[in-house]
Amino acid sequence: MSQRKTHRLGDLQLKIMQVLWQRGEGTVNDVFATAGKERELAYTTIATMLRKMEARGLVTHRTEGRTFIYRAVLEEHAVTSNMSEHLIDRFFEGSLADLVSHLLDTREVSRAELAKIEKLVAERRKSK
Amino acid sequence: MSQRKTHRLGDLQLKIMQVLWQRGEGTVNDVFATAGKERELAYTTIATMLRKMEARGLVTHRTEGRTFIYRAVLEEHAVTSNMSEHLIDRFFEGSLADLVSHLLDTREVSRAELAKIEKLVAERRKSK
DNA sequence: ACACAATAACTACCACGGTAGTATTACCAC
DNA sequence: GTGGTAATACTACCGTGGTAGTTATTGTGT
Repeated sequence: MSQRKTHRLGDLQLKIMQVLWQRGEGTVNDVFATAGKERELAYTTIATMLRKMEARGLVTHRTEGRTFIYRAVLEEHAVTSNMSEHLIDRFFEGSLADLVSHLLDTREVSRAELAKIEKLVAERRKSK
Repeated sequence: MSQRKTHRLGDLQLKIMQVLWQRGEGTVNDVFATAGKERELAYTTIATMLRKMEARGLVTHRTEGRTFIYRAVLEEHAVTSNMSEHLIDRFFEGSLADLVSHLLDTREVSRAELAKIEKLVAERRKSK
């Protein structure tokens, strides 16, 4: 009962997770090349973050030679769900419709996207 | 250019904001009665948090006698939007449709809610 | 006038995300 | 085998959310 904090992912941590999800696994260097460069972070920042994340159970590593190869422990899908649920619960009392309503009101939503959503919902209704 | 961090609201902070949004304004006691009791927090915890939040520009207060009456600075709607946008950007590359798709797949969504969403989207399409 | 209750201020911790410098280790090439 | 290089480990610091105790102030009722 301790992974109820799956959603506590900071921006950098998430960025790192996303790199790992995308490539399956990766060295500090790999992550740094993708997530670090654009933000102009130091190599050691990524390394430290990965170590901290491992301590928190977010990632693991195996060793190849003396190089650590990290891998995400959580599935992307699980984290995404958790964070989405968290938002929905905190702001919309659990109502997906309320969330959608809010976003339709405040966002620019293209016609194409509207159509896409409509289709998704229609399909969902059918298969129910 | 400093309120780009509107979304950095912790759970307690948000809870406090919600109390203030709901009642317009309130004393520490008011907030404590609503947000503190259920979580079994100390009165001073709420007071401290409110002071910190004022320092960060999230709330202000006026004085009545020797009692502080706090009021939210940010509008609920603005915070909700910010946090929603943040989520959408971080996980769905800005696509509302992708968010909806994910939630339809992973959540229990009642038939009534599906209908509601469909209606919302349809209306939106018309008014465009 | 005084004690009590309410209120706010001050101080103090802890956890943790984020950031990075410095130290150590070990391999590789010459 | 020695020097450079790449890797990890260690240490440190800041901000801030969260939590609360202790102290100071002041108003109120007797």
